[in-house]
Order: sequence, then C-alpha cells, then structure tokens
Amino acid sequence: MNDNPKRYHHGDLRRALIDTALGMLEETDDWRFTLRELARRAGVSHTAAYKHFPDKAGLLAELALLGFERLRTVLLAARPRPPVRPREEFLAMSRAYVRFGADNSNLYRLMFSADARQSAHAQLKDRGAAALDVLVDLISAGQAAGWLRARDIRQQAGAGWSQLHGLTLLTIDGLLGPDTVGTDAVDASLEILLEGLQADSGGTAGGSASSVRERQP
Amino acid sequence: MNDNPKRYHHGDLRRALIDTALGMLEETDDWRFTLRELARRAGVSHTAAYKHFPDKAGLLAELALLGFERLRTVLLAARPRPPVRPREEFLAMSRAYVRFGADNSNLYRLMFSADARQSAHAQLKDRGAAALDVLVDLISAGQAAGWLRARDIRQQAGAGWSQLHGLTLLTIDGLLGPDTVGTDAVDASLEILLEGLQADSGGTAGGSASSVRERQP
DNA sequence: GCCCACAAGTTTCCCTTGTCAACATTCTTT
DNA sequence: AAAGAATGTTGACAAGGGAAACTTGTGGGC
Repeated sequence: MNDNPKRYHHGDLRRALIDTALGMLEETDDWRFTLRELARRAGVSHTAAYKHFPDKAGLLAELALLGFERLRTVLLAARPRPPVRPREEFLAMSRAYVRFGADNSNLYRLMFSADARQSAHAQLKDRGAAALDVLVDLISAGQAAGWLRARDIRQQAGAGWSQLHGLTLLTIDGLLGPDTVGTDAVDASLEILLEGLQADSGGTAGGSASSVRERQP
Repeated sequence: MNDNPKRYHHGDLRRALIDTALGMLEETDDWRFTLRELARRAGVSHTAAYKHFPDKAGLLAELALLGFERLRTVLLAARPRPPVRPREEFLAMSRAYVRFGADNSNLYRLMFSADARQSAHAQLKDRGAAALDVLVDLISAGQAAGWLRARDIRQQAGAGWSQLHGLTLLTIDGLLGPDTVGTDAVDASLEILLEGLQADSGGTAGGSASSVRERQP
C-alpha cells in the first residue's frame, strides 16, 4: 500500500508522526524536538502535522496518553503470572514502574507536563487513573488478605503512587546516587514504603528475613 | 540611586532580572516566559540580559539555585522553635516542603528540570543536597532518639525525599484530588511514610492516638 | 463512467524568539 | 583625565510555530 516512496498522500501519517515522535523523544532533553524536524523525518512538509493535530501541544498530549497506556500495560505485565506472594508482586510492580520511567524518561516527564495537559487534561487524568488502578487492585487484594493494614485504600494508593512517582523522577534526574542517598535507593525506599503499608510491621530494626535489602554500615 | 527613570546603566540589572523572572515564573506554565518579555518588563533592551547570563538556560539555572536556597530556608524555618516531639517536627517540615512546591510550582519544577540542569548541574546537585540535609538531620536526630528505626540514614532520607517529591509534584499537578486518592492525601501519605520509618510501628490498623488522620469508611 | 466535495499535503508568508555582532555610554582605576 | 572594562543599545539572522491559500488524491452519488 505504501511501498511506493513518493506518494502525495502518506497513507497513515498520523501514526507515522506519533511513532517518529516517540522515537525522537528520547534523543533530546524534555521533548524539545521540533515539529519541523519531525516532519522532515517523516518525509513530509513542515505543516503536514497540522492536518492531524491542532498544534504541537496536541501532538504532545497524544504521546502522553500513549505513555499512560503503555505504563498500564507494563504494570499489568509485571505481575507474576501464577500469583506469588503479594509482597513479591508489589515489589515487581513497583520496580517495573520505576524502570518504565527510567527507560522512557522524557516520555514519563511529558506525561505529567503542563505541555501535554494543556491539550487533554481530562483524558490524561483518566488514563492516569487507569494506570493507577493496577496499583489500587494490588493494594486492595493485599488488604483483603490481611497483609496490608486496613486503611482507606485510596490513601494507601496515594502514598504508594507518590513514592513511586518521586522515586522515578529522582532516578531519572540521577539524584539517587549512592553518595546522596545510599546504595539501592529504590529498593530501600520500597522497603520503607512497604513497612508503612503492612499490617504486621515487625519489631525494631531490619526485621523480616525477606527484607529487600539489608545493609547497615 | 536609581530613582531617575532613565539611566543608561540600570544599577543592578542582574538582580532586577532575577526578581522579575521569579515574578513572571508563576504567571505562565513551565517557565515559558520569554527573555524579551522579561527585558521589556525590566525596562531594558532585549539583549541586555546577555551581559549577565550566558543564555536563557543560565538564567534559569540561577533561578533554580535560588529555589533550592529558598527551599532550604523554608524547611529550616518550619522546625518549631522550641523543639517539640520529633514526630511533629517531621510533619511540620514535610508539610512545609509540599507547601513550598505548591506555592511555587513552576519554580519547583524548574529546580528539577533539564533546562536548569543544563547550565549548572554540579551546583544544583549541591544545593539540592544542602536542602536535603535538613531532612537528613531530622532523621538523624530521630534515630538517635530511638524514635526512628535504626537503618541507613541516607536510605531513610532517600525514601523521605522521594515521598515528598512525589507528593509535591502530584499535588502541583492536581492529581491528588479526593476522587482519585482520598481526602487529605498528603497527610495520609506522610502518616504511611512515618509508619515505615518509625521504630515502634504499633500493632494493626490505626494504632497511635496521635495519628495524623484517622478515617475509615 | 463522471463529477464534485472532502481529506490530506504542499508552498508561502508572518511573527516571535534566542542569540550574535557592532556600536554607545558609564564607571573605575591609575 | 584617559584608557579599559562593564554594561546597555540597535540591528540582523536563522529557526520555529502557525495561518492561509493552493494542489492532489479519494470516494460516494448519479
């Protein structure tokens, strides 16, 4: 259908633009790529994109939506298939979250940026909530199993999300280096988060044998 | 000295630019203000800023540095003067952190942005660490008093910082609405964080009488 | 089959912005 | 007081986002 290199109509420019943009996203800081360069790479004139998106913010919003979708997918995929211990599931999902952010740093930042929101606030909130639901479900199950403290689920989800969000962004920014914040800051933080969420937070220091990370200087 | 409205030399243009920029920062999404507009407001030609900053990123970096300084000041000021219970100090400081971010959202985001870092990476990291030190001190004291679990302080600080950072950004983005994440998401998250940090995390649900927030549907 | 409206691209044009270079005006220093 | 360094100003430029007007396929009704 589109094997012929020179056709007036591209065929599926919208998709092509989004794909190309996703590719360019990680090449430059902060989605600073230009619409013109994008068009250049897609092999179309620099205003062609306007037939598919109202403006640059519109394109960015589209990417952001896609980002939330992917995040949700990644989180769902991170749950071990034969359900194991909830603790492991929680950790697996959390690590997947942070890794997603680290691997798609600009996309992740874009997802929460004003630029994207400007053009699709409501939808972004919805998709964000959809991604968050994966976490909520996990917490919900954890509570039902008596593993997590019986507290308002949304509050626990909020705390978890905040922790993951912060962890992800600090990781992206390279601010969680061993000098600043100790080794394995991510796992350590997750451990601390868990201890705040769990029902049976054991005695004093470094209780459970299955601690994510046990390191005392 | 600068009462005369029309002087060739401004007197302290550098300061004036920074002040004006700080003012403009919150007027528009994501430090999108323009150098030219800034110059305009400062009553100066559109290239005058280049005598004081290498480029726009340089100016932004300066603002970011200032932001970290202010954050540190705010955090220090938030500690109750006659030291009260460490728990209260911790909460006071945390709330001050989030409030700082919410009240200076664009500045806060700028502080962690690639645009700012581009021009002063090392310094930014240092000032960030300086601000973080306030938190570290508090944790350190809390540990010494046996109030906090004896764990690697940097790890605890990392967890705390991540939580605060995430909380702040989600708050800024308006994603912590009651519908998504329950009421008083900030306080609830802080409570959960504390329970993860504390040494004596009481039995099951909602133990301590001094709980920040006790709400079960 | 023919025609026309519409969708999808293209060319041109305009305005704003960041930044550079050359020139002007003060301030400082000796 | 005169040189020289600061600090400002004017003018020019390229690049980017976006609007308008024009062109070329496409697809449905007759």
